[in-house]
Amino acid sequence: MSEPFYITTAIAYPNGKPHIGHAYEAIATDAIARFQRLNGREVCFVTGTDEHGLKMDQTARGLGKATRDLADEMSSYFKNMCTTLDISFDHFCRTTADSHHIASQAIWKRLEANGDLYLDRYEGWYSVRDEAYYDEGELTDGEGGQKLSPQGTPVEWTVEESWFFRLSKYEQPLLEYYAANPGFMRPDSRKNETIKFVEGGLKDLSVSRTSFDWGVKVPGSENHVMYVWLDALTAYISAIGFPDDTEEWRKFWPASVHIIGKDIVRFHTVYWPAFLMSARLPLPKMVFGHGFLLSRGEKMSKSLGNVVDPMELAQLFGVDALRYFLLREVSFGQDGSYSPEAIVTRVNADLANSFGNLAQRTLSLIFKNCEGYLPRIHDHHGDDQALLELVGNAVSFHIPAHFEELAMSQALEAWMQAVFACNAYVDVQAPWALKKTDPARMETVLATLFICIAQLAIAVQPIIPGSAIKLLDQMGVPRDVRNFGHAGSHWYSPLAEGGFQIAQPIGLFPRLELPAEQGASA
RNA sequence: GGCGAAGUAGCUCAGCUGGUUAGAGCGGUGGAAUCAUAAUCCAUAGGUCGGGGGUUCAAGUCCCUCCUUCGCUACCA
Repeated sequence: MSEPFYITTAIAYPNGKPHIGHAYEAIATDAIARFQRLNGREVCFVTGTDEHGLKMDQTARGLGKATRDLADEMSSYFKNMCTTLDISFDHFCRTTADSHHIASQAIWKRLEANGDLYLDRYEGWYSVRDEAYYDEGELTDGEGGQKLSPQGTPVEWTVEESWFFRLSKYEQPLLEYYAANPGFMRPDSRKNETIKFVEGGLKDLSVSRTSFDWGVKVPGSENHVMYVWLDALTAYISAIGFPDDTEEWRKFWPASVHIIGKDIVRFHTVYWPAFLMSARLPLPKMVFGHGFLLSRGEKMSKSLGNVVDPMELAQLFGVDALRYFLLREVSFGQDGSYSPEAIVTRVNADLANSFGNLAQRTLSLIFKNCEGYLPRIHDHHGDDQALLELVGNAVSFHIPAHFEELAMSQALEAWMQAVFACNAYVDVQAPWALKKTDPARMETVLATLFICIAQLAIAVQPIIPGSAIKLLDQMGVPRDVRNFGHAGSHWYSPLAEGGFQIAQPIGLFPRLELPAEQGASA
């Protein structure tokens, strides 16, 4: 019986085209989803776009477009990015979908039925230009006694009618939930921040707006639209059928993990659980806040001009190279640094030189010396056993254990250790020399390597699915053993005895070169 | 200001609940090999583990303090 596994990325706000951070999150989440599938779990993977809110409306207006058209266009960029990057989502949700509006209104009614919504006035110093409220203390005095926001824009005392959510009521329940579920928030640093924040006291939350209408209408108050976060978070349940009692809903909620950026941890660890408690729905099992990608150690920003287009990187270096780099180089949960040099160095060292070359040299030897037929295993040498054991342990024990902990970089480190062991084995055994001195021994060595390489390819599928599958195809490894449960089973002999023959091997991990012109124009 | 994270070899980083000569990858250096994507393998490079103090038989690993960087939060009436 496989336990269902429901994983989501954050639902991206498509106010601009996707940047490397969106790609990173999607890739990391995809790797986890793929791992769980290969580990025998029934997986549901949801990603999508959160398209409501004032900013979308304003952006559209600025471009002279209908908001809906802009949302369609921007959302498509995100979906295309996922397709390009081999993101294996099951649902790409859009908050503008009718079904999502229905779900949002349904959860609203649940909050209301629970007595957690009330109509009040939201008042404060409001900057029309910033579209934001400020505290008295944040303001400065401008000319003629005009109050100014921290951004230097004029503010006015504004009163707006708003629905409020009794967040304060959930202060204790949340703290109790955190205490009872230590694994709910990860990494720990984010957990501490959240707990401190809640302990500091929660104020009721304004959950509707009347100043614009690009959103989900509040049931019974048609001049209000729902607060974007209430609407956006609901996407995690509307995507799998809520409020209908669908099979998917029953199977997959509560989510196993929400993968999000560290900047939106609070929305997922405070507001979202509170909404769910109020709605009498189970809470997600884990919220993981990953770090940011820095460009050469610096924050990416439009003004610095160092914003990276993930599609360009994928085009330049290859999808799998990009995926491998991000998951190997960045410790999941921490910030990471990116640069073209780092990608080239890492990918060449690990994928091209170590693993790619290992596969290529082994398959070439089999192709040339065995006419492409898989060599027989004659007798087991101690060295063979040792290598098989080492690789076997990595593939069926260490690597999955790290994946399970969402420690992709460590999973890959363990993977590389096994790759190194294979290369060392090749050099010691020197099958090219055995060809004349002891052909039977050569066959055993090549067979041993073939088995190990196949297992390594199986284990790395979550990270670099495209090339791993191509390699496994070249090697004729049966589909039903391409997972963590069966990688170590005895599939080799049947494959060899079945007369499988490899073709001239094709290199799958080309060496990368640094693009010649980098940042030439200022 | 409060809370928290980080500061380890040239570079990027591992080092769990304290315990033999502080680890890996990349780079550098010296060998070996030539099957393979000029890829691989072996050996090596002598870092006061940010500074100082303390606890302990023993601290990178605990406590205090200071410095630097970063995050969250508060305040600047």
